[in-house]
Amino acid sequence: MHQQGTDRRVNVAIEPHKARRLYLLLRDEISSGVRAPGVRLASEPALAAEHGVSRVTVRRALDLLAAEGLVLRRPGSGTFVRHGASARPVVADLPNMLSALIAMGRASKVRLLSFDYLRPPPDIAAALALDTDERVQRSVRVRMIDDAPFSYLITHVPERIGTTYSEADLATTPFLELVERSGIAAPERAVQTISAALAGPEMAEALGLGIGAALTTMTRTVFDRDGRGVEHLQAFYRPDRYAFQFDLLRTGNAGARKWTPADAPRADPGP
Amino acid sequence: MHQQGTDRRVNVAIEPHKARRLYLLLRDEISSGVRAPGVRLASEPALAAEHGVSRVTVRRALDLLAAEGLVLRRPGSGTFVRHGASARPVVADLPNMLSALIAMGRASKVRLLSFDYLRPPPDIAAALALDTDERVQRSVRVRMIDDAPFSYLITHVPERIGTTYSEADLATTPFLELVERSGIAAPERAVQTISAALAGPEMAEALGLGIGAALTTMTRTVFDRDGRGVEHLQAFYRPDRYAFQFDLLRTGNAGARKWTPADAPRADPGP
DNA sequence: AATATCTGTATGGTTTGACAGACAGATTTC
DNA sequence: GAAATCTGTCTGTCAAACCATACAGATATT
Repeated sequence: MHQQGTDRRVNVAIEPHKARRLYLLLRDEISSGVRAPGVRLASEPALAAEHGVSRVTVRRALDLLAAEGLVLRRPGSGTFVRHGASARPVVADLPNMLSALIAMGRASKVRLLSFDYLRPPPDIAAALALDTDERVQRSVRVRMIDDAPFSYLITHVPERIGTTYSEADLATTPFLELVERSGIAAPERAVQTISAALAGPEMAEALGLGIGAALTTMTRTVFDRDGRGVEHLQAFYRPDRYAFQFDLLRTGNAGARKWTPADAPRADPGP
Repeated sequence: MHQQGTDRRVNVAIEPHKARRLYLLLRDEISSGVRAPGVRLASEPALAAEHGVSRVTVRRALDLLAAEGLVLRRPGSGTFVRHGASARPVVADLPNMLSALIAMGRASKVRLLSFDYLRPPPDIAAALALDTDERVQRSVRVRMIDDAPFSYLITHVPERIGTTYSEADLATTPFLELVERSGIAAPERAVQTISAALAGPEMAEALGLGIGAALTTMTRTVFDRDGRGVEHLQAFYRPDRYAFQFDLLRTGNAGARKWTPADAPRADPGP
């Protein structure tokens, strides 16, 4: 075995739960539209051979899909992708988050899971550029549309700002509006990062997913005019219900071609 | 049991592999910076009690972390987060993808995994607005930086466009440049969607991850002046090595406040 | 030096997941 | 109607994961 100075062996071979893996794979294919609605899946023995597992395992995966209503099984005939199984997620643009939702006239509700003051973990403290021992207000919320949860939000706000509004205010008024209205800080700059993470127990519970599901994450830090942190937001989205979309236009002539974001985001009409 | 018309029971209780779950949880905490480098983790018995598992299970999780070099175990003393364990990912802005990388002067290589012509899956055909039975060129590539893979790219291009360049061209010249140079199509509009997905077997292998890891996904469809599809790209990124970042500025006066994207994205200096 | 705490290691028993194989019933095809 | 194919259901076997428990060696604290 070759042993290097820094032997970072990353690819640890763990392959648990073949049935679950197959389930997740098929589910992604269905909800992403690779398998069109109405189409018949390969037969159980065929899937078993294709993925190198037993038929029992294939059945377990299909059981899960059927339990979710993504798939319809007809004895003697086959397993079919249900119509309406590949629902495209709601789409949002970056600057005006959630504006599309409101325009659609859909019911968007918020549930507050926790609300307290504490000393922040090191990464939050660093991002907000807090003084040592400065406390923060931490709130955890779940956002729903049509009674279906789609985002899990963790917000950290410096105590001096958090105390200028109440818990009830937060439920009715957007955070930035509260801050600007209070006059204690003037949000000027924000940094947003989009990435991905796995669902932990709490998020899985709150979002109606299984543990280990893939989530889209967005981290936003809002800064003051003086460069002080105003808000740190960690958002976790169900990818099947929410996605970020950007329209780009090719502008400039040859030699100086460039992609520039279009102002008006289009909602995906979907199939 | 309440039974509604559409009984979509999503939350299927599956909780396999507790050791792996704990491993993923701790790994996220470490690489995201919640657990700062040098800090001691809770002891094995403490972790076991906290997460409701046996100490053996905790050890398995820590073994995986130690094997990756994220953590350092000292008998009799404790388990410590290694310095340099929380590496922030390379960052990219939307319009000028990868420009930050090039500016950094880092070595970016591409490996071609497959290249062939076939009939597209329904979702690709729909996205590109292809005629029935029109074939596409499909290529799968892996992009590396400093010999570390960070993105897995699946590209679908209509056959009529794909045949205007060779496999070798693709390795040296950006795709859009090839198309514009050939004059067969004039890319004008593009739609990008960012979401998340789980790593399947091939991606896990190519990106050096375990199956079921979280990936950031980006789907881009480029359109012609006539609204015909030119390119369909599915990109899968390792979240610990690559992330999307946007800088926003608060513009406009009171009454018409708005967030607008800043032109120059800043690279995260990191620790 | 004594004590408490922590990692390292080993044992045995229980539970769960995956497997091959077989058969019944439904459906489609010939 | 016969044959082939598919889902539904049931065995018994085997390996892996998880658990409780115990003890040795290293380290830090008192």
